[in-house]
Formats: sequence, structure tokens, C-alpha cells
Amino acid sequence: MQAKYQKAKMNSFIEELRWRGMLQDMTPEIDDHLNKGMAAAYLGFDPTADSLHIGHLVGVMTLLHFQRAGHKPYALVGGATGMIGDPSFKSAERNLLDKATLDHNVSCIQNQLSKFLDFSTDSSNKAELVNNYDWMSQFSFLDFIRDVGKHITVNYMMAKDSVKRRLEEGSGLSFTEFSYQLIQGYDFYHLWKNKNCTVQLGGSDQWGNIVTGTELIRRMGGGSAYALTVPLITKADGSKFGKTESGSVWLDPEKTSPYAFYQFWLNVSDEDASKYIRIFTTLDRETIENLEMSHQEAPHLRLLQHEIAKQVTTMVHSEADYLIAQKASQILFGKSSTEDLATLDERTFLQVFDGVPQVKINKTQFEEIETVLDLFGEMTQGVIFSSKGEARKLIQGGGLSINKEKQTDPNGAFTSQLLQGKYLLVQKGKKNYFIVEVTA
RNA sequence: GGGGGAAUACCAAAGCGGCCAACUGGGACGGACUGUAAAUCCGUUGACUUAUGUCUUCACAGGUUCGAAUCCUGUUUCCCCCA
Repeated sequence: MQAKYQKAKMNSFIEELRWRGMLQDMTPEIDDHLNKGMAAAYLGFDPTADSLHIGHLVGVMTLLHFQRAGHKPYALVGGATGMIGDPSFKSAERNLLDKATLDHNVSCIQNQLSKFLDFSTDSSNKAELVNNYDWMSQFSFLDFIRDVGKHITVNYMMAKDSVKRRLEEGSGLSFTEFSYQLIQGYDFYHLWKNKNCTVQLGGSDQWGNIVTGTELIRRMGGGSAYALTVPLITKADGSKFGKTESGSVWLDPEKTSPYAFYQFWLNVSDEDASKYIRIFTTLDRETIENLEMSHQEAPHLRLLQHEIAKQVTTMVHSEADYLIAQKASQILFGKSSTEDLATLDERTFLQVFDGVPQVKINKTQFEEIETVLDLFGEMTQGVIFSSKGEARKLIQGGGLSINKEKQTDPNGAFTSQLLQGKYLLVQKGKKNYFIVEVTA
């Protein structure tokens, strides 16, 4: 009875990915293999920055589903491969990072990963973190060339799409990047040999590298291993997923505030929402399908977006951060008043307006302000408006608010009070915010 | 090398010597509407303490004229045709 249940559960991994639209490709006998019992799989993360961004979340979710199906996930952070640079679908040779930066990045990323998977010591399928620098750094070049390089032909390596493309474009490819697939392939072999890791998961751009790994395992160890890839995330309008005007959406709250993170998901388009809720949340199929039906009935409520934003923000940050972000969003975008704005504490206020342009003025200047327009003269040095005329026009057009209060008369008396005793929130149009900080 | 044409605001593109800070379209920004969306409608788009006012602008430098984006001369750049 127990065995039967286990079996159904194991198999569910592929089924799970399939209905979530997270299955791009897999090697033939993988489902039989997973049905036999607990298997181990790994998925690699490139330490190109000191934080993961939401693109990496797809890999994280893949590992998470794998673990939930009763298997053992390894999250590999590429301390060694990061030194080489993966040429897959990159148009140009990459810059190399120095060792110190890489070390820093590796530890930051490991730290982030530890949040998502179950690393507790009592379960047999607990997640583990590995770093390929641990085994690659001791490998001498001669040994590597003899023991690994001998098993794979250059013809085979050049046939890979990722390499072929670079050769055809004529942009060239250094030997360093060319050898990347061998290193990654060897990682797979190493984990297979020492950790009984038989599956490698990855984005569809990793297919070539993963297959080099299964090939190495076959030739060097006479064993079999499997590959499974997930599709690259796309957006309905064709633009790149995971980018905003201000750059990548990071998981590190220092780089992308929880509020901005929450906003990113809230602003997902209707076309993408169904896809993303399957990929980025662990909600079950029934719940998602019900939400979709409700969404179709009342699209303006954007239930899907709200749910994605809630789930993902809570998972990546915390419930408290989610609640703050939600409250801040209501204040900023709902019908709110100066009083609502004043209820935000300073920390939240600064978090919400993280990255918003700021101008400092001193107390004397502040006291000299008589009309609304005075604030936008030399005092704020063209940060908010390039000229007073521009400010005047916008005010007359009804597009300026201070502390959420619409200003309609440029020459009217300036009556706004400071928030937290030192801030003024200037809103130019709907989404352009500026903070004026009054210093002592 | 010879001949012809063009240079106007973010882009495109109008512009009888006075009524030109310069038609119009796009873009951008703002407002209304809305779902922090799309579509639509409206407004702004040289600067100035908003004034039916002043100043600086139509490749650059000069000139004609009471008055020049508009006419003349030179310079630069671009396009086309002939070699």
C-alpha cells in the first residue's frame, strides 16, 4: 500500500510539470526511471551576480516540485563553471569574473537558495547544496584533458546548437567557452558517481550541455542518466521576461525592494498571468483553474495577478513584506489621502519609494516656500521639473500632487505638511514620484 | 570633376517678406475614462515671477529691408543625376 502510494507520487513529478507548462523536453526513459523510487537530480545556477533574479525562480520551482514528488534535489552553484562562462545562446564572449567576486556571489546565492527547498536533516530526500569548485579546483588541466576530454570528440561538441551558432555568426568563441560543456558534463558525471545523481534539470538552453553530461556518464562510467528541461519564460508582448525599466527583478531585497517585487507581479498582463501562476506558485490545479474562471468573469479585479503577487512575494520575502507591499500599493494607487500616507512608518515609506529621485532642501528654504510653484524653482534644481513653466503647465493640467493632494493653482498658498517630519511626496502624473527631504 | 536639390523643434513634414514660437502627423508627457490595462476622447510639448507681454530659436556666418524661417552672398553637411 505504502509502496503503491509512493510510486504514484514519484511519477507525479513529470505530470506536475506537464500541466504547469514547465516541460520542454526530456530524455526517453526518464519517467520509468523516476517511477522506480527516489531519484536525485541537480540543477545549476550561474553565479554571475550576487543575487538570483526571478528568471532563476523557474529552476528553483523545478527543484521544488522534484522534491515534493519525493525525490532528492541538488542545487549546484557554479563556482567553477562561473569562471568559464557558458556560451549557450550568448552572442558574444563573456567577461570573466575574478575569484573574489565569484566567491562572494556563490555564497550569496547559496544563502538565497536555502530558503526555497527543504534542507532539514531528518528527511531522506532533503535538498543539498553543492559547488562544482569543490571538485573542479583540484582537477589538474592534464588530468582533465586525459580523463574527460578523451571521451568526447570535438565534432560532437561543435555540433551543439549553442556552439554552432557562435561559429556561424563569425563572432568567434574562445577555447575557454568552447570547453564549457565539458566542465558542466563532468559535473554531472561527478554527481552521478559520488551522489548517485541520475537526472539533470535545466532551462531549455541547457539541453546541449546536459546531454554532453549524459554522454560522458555513458562513456566514462557505463551508466545511464537523464535530462529534463523547462521552457524559457516568455512574455505575450515579446519583450524580455523579468526586466523592468529599472533593470532585472532580483530576489535580494536590497536590490529590488519587496514592494517593487510585489508590483512586478501585480502588473503581469492577463495573457501571461495564467502561465505564470502555474510556474511560479505551488497552487494546485483545481485552485488555479477556479481562479482563472473567476478572472474571466471579472477581469478587472485581476484575481490572478493578485494571487501570483501574494504567493511569490510571500515565498521569496515574507508574509509581513507582502502585507506591507499590499498596503503601500493600496495607498499609492487607490483613492487615498494624506492621512493614509501618514500611516506608513518611515521604514516602509522609504522602502516603497526606494529608487525614487530625491532632492534635499534645508529647513530655511522650506520655510521660505509661499506658493506651490516656489517649491519647483531653483530650490529643487530641475530635478522634478526642468523649468517653472513646465511645472505651471502640469499643475494647470491637473497632473501634480503633493502628499497625494492634487494641486490645482500654481500660485496658491503652499500648505502641505511634512511627512515623518521631513518628507514631501511630489507626484508628477500618476507614476512619477519624487521625494523632497527637508534637512535640518 | 560637372549639374541639380535639400537643410525647420524628439522624429516626420508644412511654411504669399509682416497675421510665425512657426500648419499637420507621430512620439513623449499630462488629464478624463478604466483594471496601477488596452482602446477612446481632451490638453501640453523653446524659456521667462501667465504676460492678449518679453527674450531666444528654422544648418553656420554675413548682407538686403522699417521688418527675414522666407530674398541675396559665402561656408558646412546631406541627397540625386552625369563623369
